[in-house]
Amino acid sequence: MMMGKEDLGLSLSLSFSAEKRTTTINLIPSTIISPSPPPSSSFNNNYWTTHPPFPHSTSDLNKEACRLVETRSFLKGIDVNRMPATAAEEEGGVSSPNSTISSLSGNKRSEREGNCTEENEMERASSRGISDEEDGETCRKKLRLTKEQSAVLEDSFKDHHTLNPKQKLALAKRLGLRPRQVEVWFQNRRARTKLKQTEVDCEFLKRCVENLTDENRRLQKEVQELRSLKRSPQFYMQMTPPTTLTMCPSCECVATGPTNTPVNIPPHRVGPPHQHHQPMPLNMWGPPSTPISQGHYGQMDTYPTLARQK
DNA sequence: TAGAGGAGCATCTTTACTTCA
DNA sequence: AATGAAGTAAAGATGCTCCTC
Repeated sequence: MMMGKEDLGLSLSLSFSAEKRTTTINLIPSTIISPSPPPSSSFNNNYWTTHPPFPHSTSDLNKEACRLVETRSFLKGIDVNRMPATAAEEEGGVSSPNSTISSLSGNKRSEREGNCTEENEMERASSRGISDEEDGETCRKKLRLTKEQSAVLEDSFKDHHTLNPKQKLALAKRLGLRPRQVEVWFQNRRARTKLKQTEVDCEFLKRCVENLTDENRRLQKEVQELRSLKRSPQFYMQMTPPTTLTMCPSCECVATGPTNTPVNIPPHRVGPPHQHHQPMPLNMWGPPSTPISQGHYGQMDTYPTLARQK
């Protein structure tokens, strides 16, 4: 299943305002990049519907899988996402029915997770999974979330990238999952988002490098031309001024032509003429022919594009 | 005020599962 | 139909920071 960058709709900034701490991984200056979702003018409540953070391709990919899982579960008479009451009761004190041995013994965090809290109660109440027979020490069954569960989690993720304990509990209860599963899902989801962001950032920086390389090449060429013209004074007189706008890095006056005559000199700069430095191009990020802002960044919020190339 | 411990998160890794050639 | 490679996602392990006591 092909999934190009154009299909992506990844959110660029991760601002977890609901948390005590704020995590921002937006590496791009806000003046260049407009984070997704777009500004209010184009953003409405349906934005995520029309620009799903994770295009349905992944869901489609898993559609058949979900169907198969559900079919198998039905055939087995057991929903893989539901733990029989007895099994759930037996699970108390164990962090996860799927845990490996190492996670069960002597682990401080496991102890922490095992604390008798409201959450733990919820875990016991909503735990699902497998029978003791299946839940052997050598077998860590991985239970795929159903399409519906994933959709709800995605919806929730659109609202907030982190969950407070209450939200986690509510979501777990609603989905019939353990709070730990919800927590893990959000962790993984954040990781995927960040990975996607990194990919896009990388792409963006590559473009910058390309633009700067081109610009450098162009300027070198211009310098060469100017040097050769300088060597032939007759030519020099007939020379048409270069089209490049230049700016004195010292006083930031815009200059045109080979004489670096400043134009648009601000009033406060009127005074004795000063020596202008080497001019520099105004556009450091290359020509506008390479749109990298909204068009590029506003469309990525999906799983990594590691999908198999068909 | 220093330090221990808990909580939450990021990150990396492992592993079960799926798809496809 | 069987199989192995590759991809995906759930879950485990670990380290870090912040906060509270």
